Amino acid sequence: MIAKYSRQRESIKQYLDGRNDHPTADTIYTAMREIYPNISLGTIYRNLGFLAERGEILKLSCGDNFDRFDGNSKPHYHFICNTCNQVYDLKMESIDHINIIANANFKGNIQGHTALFHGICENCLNKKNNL
Amino acid sequence: MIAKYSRQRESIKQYLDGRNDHPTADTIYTAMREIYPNISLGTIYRNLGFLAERGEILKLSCGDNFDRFDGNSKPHYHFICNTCNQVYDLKMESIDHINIIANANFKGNIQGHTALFHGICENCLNKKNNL
DNA sequence: TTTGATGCAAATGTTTTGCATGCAA
DNA sequence: TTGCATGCAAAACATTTGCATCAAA
Repeated sequence: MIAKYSRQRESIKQYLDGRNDHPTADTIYTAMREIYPNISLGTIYRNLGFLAERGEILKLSCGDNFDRFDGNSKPHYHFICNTCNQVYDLKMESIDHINIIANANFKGNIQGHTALFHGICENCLNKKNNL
Repeated sequence: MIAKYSRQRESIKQYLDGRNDHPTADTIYTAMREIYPNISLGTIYRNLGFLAERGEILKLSCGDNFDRFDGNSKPHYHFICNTCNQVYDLKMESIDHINIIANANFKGNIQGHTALFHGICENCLNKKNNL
């Protein structure tokens, strides 16, 4: 199946590339409706799935009940704030050595990992201190 | 709100304590129906939520579209097989130092993390090699 | 008795899918 | 023209919730 150009898909890609929060499908849908008033959720989901499958975007499971999407497809780590539930990218050194630690007592073959950090974000820390 | 005893809840707890796979709510429901033919999914979910809230069991998000539950409530790591999607417990040294690495360039406060390893499990490796 | 727990069914919220039509190549 | 992509609506799915009834304390 050869991909065919579509303005909608292009806009979704650009929208994700232009931000570093991690919007849900519904947020993306709302944003896209301002450009294409008749765009459907089906189109949103189809394109997000398509882009994620091609590795152009990342699909994140953050333990919420919904997926989030990340325009930065390079492997990296995420942080979710316990207070506001906002998801942030983390800039950090590689921790790939944890694969070796995990494999030490394991009889299968560990190829990779995902990790999600949690705590309190800068914004929420500040709010707390200014009370 | 003071908890009141219920046979159903007790059975769910025991069922989870007796296994180290990580069943979904639906799997637990099916198993419980053999003991209580009229038990409802609502009761399953209510009790799983209750037990997870009390910290007696763990609720896992493995990137599937459904939750899994773990009778082992002590913090530990999981592995999901790329091939059969089975989830295993990992016995491994602490990797809590990754919180410090993650916090190095982060202005918020990192309190913890979850990590999920993936690759090929022993069973699937063996199947592959015996072809 | 009081109040939390249950079974049942309906509702919710997210994501997927079928189908006729539209549009890229 | 061909066939992938779209919009629309319905369906699928896991999970939650309202309510009358049941049972623990």
